[in-house]
Amino acid sequence: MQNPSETPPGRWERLPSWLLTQTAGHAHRLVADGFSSVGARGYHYRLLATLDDFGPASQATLGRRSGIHASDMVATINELADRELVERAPDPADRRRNIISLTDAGKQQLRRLEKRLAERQDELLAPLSPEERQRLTELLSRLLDHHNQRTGTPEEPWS
Amino acid sequence: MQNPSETPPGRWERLPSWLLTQTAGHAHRLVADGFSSVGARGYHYRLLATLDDFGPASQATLGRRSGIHASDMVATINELADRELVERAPDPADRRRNIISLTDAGKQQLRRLEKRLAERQDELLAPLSPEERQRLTELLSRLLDHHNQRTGTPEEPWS
DNA sequence: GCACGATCATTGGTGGCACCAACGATTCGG
DNA sequence: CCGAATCGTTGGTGCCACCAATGATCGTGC
Repeated sequence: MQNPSETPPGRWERLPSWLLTQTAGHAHRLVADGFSSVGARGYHYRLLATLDDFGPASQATLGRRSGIHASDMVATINELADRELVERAPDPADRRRNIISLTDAGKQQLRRLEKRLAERQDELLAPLSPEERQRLTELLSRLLDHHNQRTGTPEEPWS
Repeated sequence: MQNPSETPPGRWERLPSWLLTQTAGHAHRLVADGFSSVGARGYHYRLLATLDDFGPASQATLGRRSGIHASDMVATINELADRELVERAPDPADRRRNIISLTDAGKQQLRRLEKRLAERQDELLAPLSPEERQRLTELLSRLLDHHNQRTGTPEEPWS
């Protein structure tokens, strides 16, 4: 947010939504810096982690599992495939699909990202005691679950 | 985040940074929807509120007070001035400056935005008890203060 | 009194994330 | 077998937060 050398508390400064978006901004900056130190960004991590968790899959499936939109998935895979962290192969059983899989270099990269990520969690929560960290994550989880339920994220209700 | 009908907890799903950015996403969506229902967005509210709090000022000053970057300030003021919510007049005492001031229509709009904003805070915190809301905002404030201190926001240290 | 450095408004970019609409190709279901 | 659904892809949108550069104007130090 730049350099507000003249910041007596704007009237919005203590609103929950502001506190949330601002701390999230710091969190995002911390994590993104960690990722970018190895030439990656959030989508890359999410895709690599999803592949590692569930194994090779089509782009559409990966999109559903990782929460990355199909149209963003294309670019993400392109970027990872260019660096050979991921492999894109046609599915012989369904010619509409590509099967994406993790390469060894991709697994290595994932481990690097995981390490950076963990470090940054600690930086993020630095001013809080272990009990406070616990309470914060619990409260945030409750909020998130509530709003995820309300807003889509149907978790296969109709299947 | 679209419609992840196939979302068994990604390994990152309980990380503090994830909880934070996701809940912030919901918070932002809620507030932005409220704002857009009267044709505004976050920058508009912040600018109007800053003008209301401190009175007319130059664009540079407004930028410092509201945390909006100078280059974004131009567009924001253009948009508000087009709708006559704000007035841009040359400063006779310094021809580099424009003096921006709130019109009556602008004040009205601000009141509308404030109302929407308050409603959305409540929606955002719906699943939490009053005490829990209190604890959450306290924890977030601590986090935010810590990181604001670390990252710029010098609050006029050298003057 | 004047040159130099700072400040101001403005333009035109960048990046990350999350979306949407539309398309051709392919597959599936009735 | 035909229409509906799915898949990958392209090329947009919006919001927020930045950066660099430019021409005008101001203020200060000498």
